[in-house]
Amino acid sequence: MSRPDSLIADRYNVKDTEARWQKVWEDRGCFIAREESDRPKYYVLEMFPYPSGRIHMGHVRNYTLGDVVARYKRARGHNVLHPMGWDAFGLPAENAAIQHGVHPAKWTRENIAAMREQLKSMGLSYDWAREVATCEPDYYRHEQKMFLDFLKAGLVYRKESWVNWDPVENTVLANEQVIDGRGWRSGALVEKRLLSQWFLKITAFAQDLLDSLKTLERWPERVRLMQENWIGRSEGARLLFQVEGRATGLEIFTTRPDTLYGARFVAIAANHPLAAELAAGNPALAEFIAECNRMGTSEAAIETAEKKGFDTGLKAVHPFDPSRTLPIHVANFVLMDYGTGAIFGCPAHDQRDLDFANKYGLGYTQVVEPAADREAVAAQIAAGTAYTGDGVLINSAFLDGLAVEAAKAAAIDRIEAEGLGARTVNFRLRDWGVSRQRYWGCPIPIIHCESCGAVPVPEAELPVQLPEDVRFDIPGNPLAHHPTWKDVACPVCGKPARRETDTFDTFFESSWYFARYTSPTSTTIGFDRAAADYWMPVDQYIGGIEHAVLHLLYSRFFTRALRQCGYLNVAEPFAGLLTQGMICHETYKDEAGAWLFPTDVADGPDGRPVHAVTGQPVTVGRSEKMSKSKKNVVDPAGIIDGYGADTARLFMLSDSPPDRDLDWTEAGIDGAWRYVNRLWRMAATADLPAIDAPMPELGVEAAKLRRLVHKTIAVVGDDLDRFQFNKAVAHIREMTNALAELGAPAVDSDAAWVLREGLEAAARLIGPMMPHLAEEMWSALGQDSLIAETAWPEADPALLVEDSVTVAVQVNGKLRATIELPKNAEAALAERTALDQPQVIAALAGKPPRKVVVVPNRIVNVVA
RNA sequence: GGGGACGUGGUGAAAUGGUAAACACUGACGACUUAAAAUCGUCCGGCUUCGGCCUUGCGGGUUCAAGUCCCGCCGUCCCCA
Repeated sequence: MSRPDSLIADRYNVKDTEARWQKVWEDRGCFIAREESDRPKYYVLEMFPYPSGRIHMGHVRNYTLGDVVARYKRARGHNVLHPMGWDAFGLPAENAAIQHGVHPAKWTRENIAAMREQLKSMGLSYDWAREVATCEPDYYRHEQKMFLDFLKAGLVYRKESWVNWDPVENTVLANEQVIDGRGWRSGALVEKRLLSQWFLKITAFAQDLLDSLKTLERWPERVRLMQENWIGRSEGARLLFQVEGRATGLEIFTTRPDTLYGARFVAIAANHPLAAELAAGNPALAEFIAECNRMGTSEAAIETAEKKGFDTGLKAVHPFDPSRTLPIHVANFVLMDYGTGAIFGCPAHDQRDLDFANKYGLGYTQVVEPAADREAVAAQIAAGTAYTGDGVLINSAFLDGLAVEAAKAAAIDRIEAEGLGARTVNFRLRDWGVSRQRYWGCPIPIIHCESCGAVPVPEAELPVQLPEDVRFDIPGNPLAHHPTWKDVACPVCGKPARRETDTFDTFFESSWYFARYTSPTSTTIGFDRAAADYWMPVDQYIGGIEHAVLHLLYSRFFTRALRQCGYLNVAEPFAGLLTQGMICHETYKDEAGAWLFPTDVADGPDGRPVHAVTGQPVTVGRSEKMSKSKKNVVDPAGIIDGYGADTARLFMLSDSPPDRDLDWTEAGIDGAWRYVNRLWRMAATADLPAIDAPMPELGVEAAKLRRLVHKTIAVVGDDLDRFQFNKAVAHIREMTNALAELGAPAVDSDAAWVLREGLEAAARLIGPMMPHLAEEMWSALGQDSLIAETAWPEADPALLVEDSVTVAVQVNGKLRATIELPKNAEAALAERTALDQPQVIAALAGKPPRKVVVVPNRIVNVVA
């Protein structure tokens, strides 16, 4: 049986509608950004994706958030820049080449094309004319120039360095890419190797990067805190210990110079030059050092490993008391990169030192004593727990009686006075090693010459292009075994020389792409200076919390380095930052314990989940971040195909605040879909007065509803200003629920007039969130303009103030009644009305109130 | 081990120190339908003698008033180790 036409027309044709409006926006160039404008600029940016080939739910959330901001700011009269591009270098392209024989360039470009189409189906308001792909020479040539300029400015150096080597990926990993001693992607146990590496001097800006965090008021507090911890500023001293029987002393770094008299040993890193020297004549020590090198270099790996040491037999002389000597150990918990690679151990007041001293029988001396619980603290140390709290110095000669902070100052004063060392600020932050032994990255523009050393590629010869004819069937870096590419003449002496075959860390590209968007076709310095000055900084940056430290810190550094080299005029690239939460989903396993996709799971006959095909029982695990490995993923393409982009966008925005994790549920997407249809039906089927019909005399109900419409306009604006999208959705739903209760009023009634005003407001308010539906509603309401080009609605201030308010009446803080009072009623009237309430009289039981607190327009609290 | 965030119905969540649970999801019941879907309507924190009483992880405190502020626990998550 065929359905009547009215029922068919009852459904929103999402596919046709969304495609149609996308074409209208594109044809009209609604989202093209221009520099010349008398409106205030607003640069909104989402973290650009790696072109894996398909978008995932995290992208959908990220780009929906950005698009709401972009469309909202446009409607609010800003000149908006909202670009998109591709973080196109990286390992997956090479892995694809190795596994499937497809060239990384081809693989990447095809993925970009596929993902671009998927993003376009979301109806995002990007200026696609500004699209960039970092793997293209017209992009990466500029960062080669930047690198050479940084080199000239002294911000780049090359050094032999111990690195984390991932034996599976055949590459160097940054410390932060090593998690629990394993490569972040491969999961392979990381080894240490010594390699020549290029470094960017991020530490030159350490203090400024730290201090300027205070100015980033629109960043989440926790991201600032994480960066602060990462930079890790500590104040202390460097001082020289003499070593018995040797001419050269040993320089150590300490943050606790006050505890010098508690020193029981000196420990040096396995990579310390002294250790290497001693190991030459000591096979057992050499073996110990080799063992240390098998550990990762990360601090976490070192901390979790058992504390081990090797007594060198050498003795250090105590700098304040030459009659005392301290054994020098090589220890696996001392880092060569931190401070000087040597420490003194004060077991009583440092847990690591105490563990070490107890293990090797080195003893301890307590030198800090708290004001209270003296015996307890002494006993605690004896039992193996160091005391790190405040107190007064004991057993410490000239420091005795001083508090810890005063003692630190006094100790450093004496160290400086005696020429033993100096006050030092130390940072945990280390310079950024940018060399990667990889093909699919930006070539480092350097030529190695036997006579001239590392020589910059002359600027006229930039870009150094990646050769396309490379082989991936040999392990290691394809650039290194390319037959001819690396053979060049030295630019200085002309003799045969060799190109640098390492490429940049891919964080290099993402450290300046935001500037490239301001003028993506500029052929000069990577961007047009005037355009960058106009658009920068990014007003609102949106992305995942996982980039809280690395990408964001590198970008902050890079921008400073660019400024120092005269490229642009800002220090901070991102004035505002919003970090979105993860998308989570339930996990499913079959009886054998194998992960199942949500699409593999169906409801069984008894309502329990079963495998959709085999009917086997399925166990449902807790909701976790969507990941391919656990198969708890939902493909956005299928959702957009079935429900449309607006439904997916609405689901992303409603229910949870943007920075919180979001649970993807079928029920949730169905609920969003129902609301999309409901809104559409309301606009498409309403019988309304003409657009320009004058407002009739409004009855009480219609006037009340009209006030709600205007209040909603005001509050949704506030919600969006604060990125409280879930509340904006709730407030719009409240309004449309009230409009729906009108049913189908007569076309010439006051209710129908308010309904038109309300539906027009609804279309405009949902514009940033559900742009296709908004246009469709707007058009169904008889408008021939575009929501995308329509200003944000204005609430009539006169309608925002109520003439009467509901005031709560409490007795001893418990609610007893509510009363209606004129707005701003006098306290005396409020008090009198409250005391007249029967429930209040009953609660007082005849006794006079002791006190009455009146908060105007809010509450009356009667204290009995 | 250090630092931080969070803890509210069956679920996601609201609540400038001032009426806790807005807005949804799930569920139940009803209307329409031959039936189902869709849609619409009603109910949905707990207890209740139907007057009310209790309820924001636990225990204290500040306040006329605490989910919100302070202190101490417990738990979860994140970062650093």
